[in-house]
Amino acid sequence: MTRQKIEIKKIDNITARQVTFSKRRRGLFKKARELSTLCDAEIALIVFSSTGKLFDYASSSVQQVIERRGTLPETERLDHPSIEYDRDTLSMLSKEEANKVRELRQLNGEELEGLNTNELQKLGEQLEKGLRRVSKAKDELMFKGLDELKRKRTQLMEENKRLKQVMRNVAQEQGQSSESANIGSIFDPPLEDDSSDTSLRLGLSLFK
Amino acid sequence: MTRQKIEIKKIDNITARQVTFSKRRRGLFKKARELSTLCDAEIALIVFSSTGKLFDYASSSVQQVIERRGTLPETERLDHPSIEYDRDTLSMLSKEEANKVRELRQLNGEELEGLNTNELQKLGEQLEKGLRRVSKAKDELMFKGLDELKRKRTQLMEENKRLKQVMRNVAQEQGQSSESANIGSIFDPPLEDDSSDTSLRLGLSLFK
DNA sequence: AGCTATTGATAATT
DNA sequence: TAATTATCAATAGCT
Repeated sequence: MTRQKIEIKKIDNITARQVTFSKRRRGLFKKARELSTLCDAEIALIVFSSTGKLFDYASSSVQQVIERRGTLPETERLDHPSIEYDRDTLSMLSKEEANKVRELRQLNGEELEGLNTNELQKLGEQLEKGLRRVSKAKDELMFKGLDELKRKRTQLMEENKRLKQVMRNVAQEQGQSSESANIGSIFDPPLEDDSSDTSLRLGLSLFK
Repeated sequence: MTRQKIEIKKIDNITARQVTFSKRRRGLFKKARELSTLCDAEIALIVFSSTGKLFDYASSSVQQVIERRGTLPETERLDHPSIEYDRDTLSMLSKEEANKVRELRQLNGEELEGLNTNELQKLGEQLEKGLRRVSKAKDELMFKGLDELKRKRTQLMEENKRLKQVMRNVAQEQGQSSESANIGSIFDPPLEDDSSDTSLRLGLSLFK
């Protein structure tokens, strides 16, 4: 489609494939958004990359579109969508946020007079609120990940300690063996302490 | 997108809207097919026209894609905001962000007429950009913290390994001592493996 | 990641 | 509707 026309077949080179995936995925999602906006269509788009990563978009919500599709018996839909609750606050938030940004963009030109000052202010407030919520939700996700790592580290430190204790026992019990020098060298470089977490915590607090 | 550039907002004229819907729908589905073929992606696309008519496409089957999505933990179902690059400093970012929010607030009432549409749109764009930058800066901070933790964990695991090796040597060397049972019990509960990081990485990648 | 030369998509028109 | 075509948008190949 550009510098040179390409054939529509699987791209062999992995790097090239990933690059193309990124570019075209963005393009596809943009087109979906545009179609939804321009023509008042309800759209859901689900994409799994070849590496298994999920990307999705929906003009309303993916779940809603799926359900709507499921309610069409007259057509060829013979499958039943698994109904689940989408209490994914974060996705709602970012979607809400995206909507606000879109609204803001559309303030261009002739649409200005259509909005009174009140609506405009509300828009600003909503955006601000959305921003805070997205930040918060993101933090929570991050912290979940951090907690996982921390737990694992604690686990390791405990096992480490146990190992060392046992070794001390062994060393003591058997007196000076050929291994004792080795053991000493292991105890020498004490593990750096926990203080590094502080900077992380401080950094995060910037965003509240 | 041609003879004349159009604004992305709902097309009022019904006929024009339907024509555009047909054209763009075809284009969208084509893009979806191409992405799937070129990049080996699994895709489902569901579109309801404003008149309620259903159009769908899936590289495999809609149901299959929906189910695959359903098997993911909700944290992996978030929308992926496309984040652009920017290497501003953190302090500058939050300051800039704050300014944008303040500006937005000031759009209230009497200040409206002072802003032309161009300025208004620019404001929206800036806010959006600021949002992305804050997100990115925050991520970088988070990752720095994560890297620190990971490094520490690696350190621990290595020391742990060394300890175990030494203990095996000792145990082997001295044969069955009274401690050997103890040592065995330590080896028994193997440390949980690294797989948990996967979910962490996935979760974080959502914001990148 | 950015940059352009090209191809591709499509708005207006017939 | 369907086809045409003048423009705008997307993106393949490079760096």
